[in-house]
Amino acid sequence: MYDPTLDVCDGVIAESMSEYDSQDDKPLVFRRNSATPQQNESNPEITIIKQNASNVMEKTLKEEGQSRSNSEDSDDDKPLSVKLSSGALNGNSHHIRMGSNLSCPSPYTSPKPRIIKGPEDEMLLSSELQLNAGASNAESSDSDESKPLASELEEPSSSLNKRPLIQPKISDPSPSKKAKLSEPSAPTNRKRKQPKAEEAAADDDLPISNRNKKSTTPASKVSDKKKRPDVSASLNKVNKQSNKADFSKSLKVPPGSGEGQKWTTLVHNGVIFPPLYKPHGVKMLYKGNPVDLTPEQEEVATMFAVMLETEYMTKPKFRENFMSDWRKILGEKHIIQNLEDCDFTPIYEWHQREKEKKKQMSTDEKKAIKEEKMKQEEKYTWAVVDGVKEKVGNFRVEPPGLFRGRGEHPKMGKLKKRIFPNDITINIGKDAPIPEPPIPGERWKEIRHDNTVTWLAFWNDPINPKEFKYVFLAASSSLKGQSDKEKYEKSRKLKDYIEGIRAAYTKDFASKDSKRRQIAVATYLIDKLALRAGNEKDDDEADTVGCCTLKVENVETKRPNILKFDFLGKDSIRYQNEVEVEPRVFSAIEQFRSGKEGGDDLFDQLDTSKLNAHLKELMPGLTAKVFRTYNASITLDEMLSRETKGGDVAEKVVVYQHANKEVAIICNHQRTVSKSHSAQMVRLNEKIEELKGLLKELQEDLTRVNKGKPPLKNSDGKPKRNLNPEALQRKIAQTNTKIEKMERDKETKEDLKTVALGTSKINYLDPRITVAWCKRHDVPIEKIFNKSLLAKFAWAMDVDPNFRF
DNA sequence: GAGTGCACTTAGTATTCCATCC
DNA sequence: GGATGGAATACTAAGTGCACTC
Repeated sequence: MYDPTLDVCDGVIAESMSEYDSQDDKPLVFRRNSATPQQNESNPEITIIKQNASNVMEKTLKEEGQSRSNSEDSDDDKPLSVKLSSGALNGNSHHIRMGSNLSCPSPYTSPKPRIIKGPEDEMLLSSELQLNAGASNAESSDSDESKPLASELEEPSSSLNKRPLIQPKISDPSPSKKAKLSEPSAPTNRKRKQPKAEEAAADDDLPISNRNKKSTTPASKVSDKKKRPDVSASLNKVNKQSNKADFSKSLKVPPGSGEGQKWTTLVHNGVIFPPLYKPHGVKMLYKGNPVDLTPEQEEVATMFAVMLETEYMTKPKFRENFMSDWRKILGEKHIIQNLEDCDFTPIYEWHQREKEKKKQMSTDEKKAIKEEKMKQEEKYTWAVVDGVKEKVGNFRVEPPGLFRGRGEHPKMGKLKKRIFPNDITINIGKDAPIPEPPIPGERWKEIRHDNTVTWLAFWNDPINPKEFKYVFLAASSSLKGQSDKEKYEKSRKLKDYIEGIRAAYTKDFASKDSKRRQIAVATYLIDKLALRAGNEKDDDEADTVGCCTLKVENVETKRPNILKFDFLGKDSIRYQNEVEVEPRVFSAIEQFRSGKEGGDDLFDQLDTSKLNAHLKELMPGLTAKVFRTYNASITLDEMLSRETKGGDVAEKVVVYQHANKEVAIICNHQRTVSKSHSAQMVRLNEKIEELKGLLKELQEDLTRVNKGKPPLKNSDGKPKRNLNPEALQRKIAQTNTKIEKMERDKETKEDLKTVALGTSKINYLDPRITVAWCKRHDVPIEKIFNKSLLAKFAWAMDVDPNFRF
């Protein structure tokens, strides 16, 4: 396993220290806010060009449910009367008034549920493409190497599945006009992973993890018995024909030709591995004496040593888990028996010196290293999907290290072992050359040719072997773009159902069926507070909750109708919020709490499956998470529309940032306050004071000059240049502008110190809202989206300027 | 209906890049 | 050309939800 002589793994220059850079955990500051406005949409006709290795096909799809005209918008413009408290941005908990203004004719007015016979309740089932089980092993793919890249597979068929649904508010276009591809609900009901089941059947019906030996054999045999053609060379054929424009950002293609099928041809070079460990030989101390460690023992000790300055060191669980795993490597009889007697400082100091050396390298040296690294990695950075070159997202296998779970994770500190090729399953086109494992003598665990999934490779998470780590295409790929677009289309569709849904759950607040009452209240909270669904969690995960898993102790009731939330959500981020709710919601919560202990489930008859099953009866494909996207996007749309008054580009950008911030607050997207925040504020204040001093001086000079006197001397006692009154006035104006800008910057900095704006921009805000707004208001899109977002949202760039969510 | 496997999205933090200032 | 700080990017943990089995 350890080869001290090797500091290059598949050409990557070993940077052993880079794997151990320290990370700090800092406490967070919390705040909440909420707003839930509504808006409507337009209906762009979408031109989709499908391109693969052999052809370019163009088809125009009328997007399902998109033929609604802007004139319909007005019907939806019914604000939910969500009152924000003034403490919103000061780290205070919030007091949000909800519901009381929502009586008729509000979104809570009684629904008129109807059975729909139109296409809304068509639940499309896709028949899965048959994968040739025989072809799924490497033998057959090997023999197929000479085949062209694009192989044709069977087209999927569809069938119907009907449910009673709440009628969407608008009348939908005729079923015949609907394109399956853009029907967001369709895939949700499809039969899943049939090819995989067949493949699994061919593979003994065993879980992947148990199929290791059996499945590894064929692939491994292949790489032994026959020398593969150079994958890179093969890809380069495509590459030569592809220039930058071939990257998917230029496409408007829905990838895959069927519901379950994601691609037809897939070619890639596999993954790149971190360099093998290079021992440094620096000895740590045990009871004050230097200790000899094997490279393997030293590697794990170094992982710990480089974290000495992090907060993990103060966590007993982290230390305990580390020691437990390290002891397995040290062996029972090793001199090191107790972590408290260990002194890792020599290794820590060595690491600091290495970091410093790296920092001190000249720009040219750094550049040369970077270029070399890029050269070595280049072939792993892209894949060819249906003849189109696409960026790969995470082509680097995760290096070994100590697990840095968030919050009070019971597994923090455990050793994340090194991943080797025989841990990795590769997914690749049947006719594509299988990449050679980059570590000599190693074989891939398994080769698959599953075109119903988008991953290129996966391995079992060493911390939780039941789970997987996947290698996917980058966010800019067509596959990701299509899926993103479908997500926003689905949440946009919720707008047509939301009134009925709100009316339905409002009615159920008083239902005699307690399960129904719990579903109603949970849906209300998810809708109004953008709470996450809250799946059940195992004991070996951090103790966090979402809506369905809220505990009694997480929601306090304050009469007459205030709910006080306090819990740890995803990533152990604290959610604190005080909300005024509908009296019936308040009563229901009081009832759910009664007779229970603090640690008991608030919604004891509910879980996410039951909740989502219920939501699907109201709208095809509706799940709890759709509400978050819907509320985020509609808030942005509404705020941009309401608050853009004109002014220059900078002022409009401020309007956008303000709306973005509101969404981030609604979604509780937080970040830690940067270490240098207070120092930066001090500096800003100093600069402002300095400018104010200058301003005062200039004003005095102006008064003197107006009286025909010379200006005051400067701080050195030397005479200043005698400026004319106009020049002085100009300087005064400039200084004033500078001060104003700095004051604004200071305010914004303070305001946003704990709010993460990026998360909502990347995941929740329909980019078409942004693009259309930019077009309507002559704001260059680059002012809002950086390079990555422009690539990720390439599919949204052609949106009609009149688009509304 | 509970439990689980699997595939994917969402999330915060660390690191790197790059512009600006001195 | 070094320091600084904000933006961009990389990394990987932690969620959601569907399909399937029992």
